[in-house]
Amino acid sequence: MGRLSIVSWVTDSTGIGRRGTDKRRRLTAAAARVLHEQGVERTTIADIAAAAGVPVGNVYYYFKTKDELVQAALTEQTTHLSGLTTRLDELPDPLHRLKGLITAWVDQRDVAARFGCPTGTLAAELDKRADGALDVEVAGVIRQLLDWVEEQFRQLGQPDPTGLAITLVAGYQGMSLLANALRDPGIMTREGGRLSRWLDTLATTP
Amino acid sequence: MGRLSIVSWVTDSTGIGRRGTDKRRRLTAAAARVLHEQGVERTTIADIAAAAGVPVGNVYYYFKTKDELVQAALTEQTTHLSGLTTRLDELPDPLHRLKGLITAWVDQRDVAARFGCPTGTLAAELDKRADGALDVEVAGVIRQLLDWVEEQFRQLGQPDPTGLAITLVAGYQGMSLLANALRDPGIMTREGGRLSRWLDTLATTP
DNA sequence: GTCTATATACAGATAGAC
DNA sequence: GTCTATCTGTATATAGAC
Repeated sequence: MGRLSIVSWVTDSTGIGRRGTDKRRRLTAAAARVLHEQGVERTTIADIAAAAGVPVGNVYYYFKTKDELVQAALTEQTTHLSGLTTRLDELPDPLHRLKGLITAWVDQRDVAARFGCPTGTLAAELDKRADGALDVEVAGVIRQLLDWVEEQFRQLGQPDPTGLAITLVAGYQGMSLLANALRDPGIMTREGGRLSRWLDTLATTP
Repeated sequence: MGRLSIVSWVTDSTGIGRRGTDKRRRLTAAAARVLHEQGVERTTIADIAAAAGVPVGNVYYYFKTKDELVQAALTEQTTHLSGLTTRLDELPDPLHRLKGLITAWVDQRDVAARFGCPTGTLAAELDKRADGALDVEVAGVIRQLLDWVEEQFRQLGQPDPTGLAITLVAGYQGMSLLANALRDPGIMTREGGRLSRWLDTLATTP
């Protein structure tokens, strides 16, 4: 992505160093939350502006298009995920780290039952668009999760870490979708427990 | 659902017996396909009309609102699922029936990789709407699948058929979502194989 | 940097001629 | 039953005053 000048990248691209960064942050946080709750198509700029406490007409100063707000929400998800895995990385062994991930998922059961997985629902919606404008970005967030999980399985000495990572993440996406569709947080709890026991059988069967 | 008169139900409610039923059927089939491919929000009445080869202005004669077209697509999914399970029910034992279901899922891998599971993506999208107008209906389709799967596990003499059904269907939804987000049909094949082997371990561990 | 007014566009739905 | 014209609403985005 065109790095003609390091200076221009540092000062412009991320918005760091600009005045009014506070509103930009509030808009980003609001976008992440509202887009998760209402979906991309049903969310208007006005919705996000209201949630951020920013006047409607002022939004376009920070984000030129609606897609830039969606992009910002995706970046927010990456940041959030990085924070989680960084904390988990402090745990001594890979098995505990993976179980910690599952615990984090189950802790969000009420949100998942109401709105689904933030990344999963966003991916499903964006993949319906004719212009695959943000497809790479959503896939990137999912890959970020898959890569981290895969690394844990690798450290556990498992033969097929890639496949196991997909199984675990698919299990999460599936239980989130069912919990959401049936409005039942208990599905998250029960399936989370099942995934955790599945990890145990893997670890004790070398 | 109000059965004040059996006669009125037979003649009105389903549209059977009306003239012009051919166009109605074409519109229903087109709605199911286009809504799956583009999602509800991005699909216009004109899109469905064009796909059905029906003049745009004529649609409202058959469906008073857009939601009625979505409803029709959901009914189409129920019908399709009933057809599948009816065929599977002819297989001798429950284990083969469940494996047949998985085979049917994997056979659809290319569609799943491009557009996701028809029911799952529709459920995720409808659950974002403020008015939960069609929530019960989508949940109904998923429950129809869960109930059939649960019955197979019950016939296998499994201790927790409800939980196992949720695990299997969640596995399907999860692998469909990942296959879609990463545009990789191979995920359907590999995860389908894993689910099939999982069924084997259940059956041989009484 | 902030905000109002508005241009532009398109979708859902209806009225009514045929 | 079929189709055209149109009403109505709403959303993105921009121009430009402050």
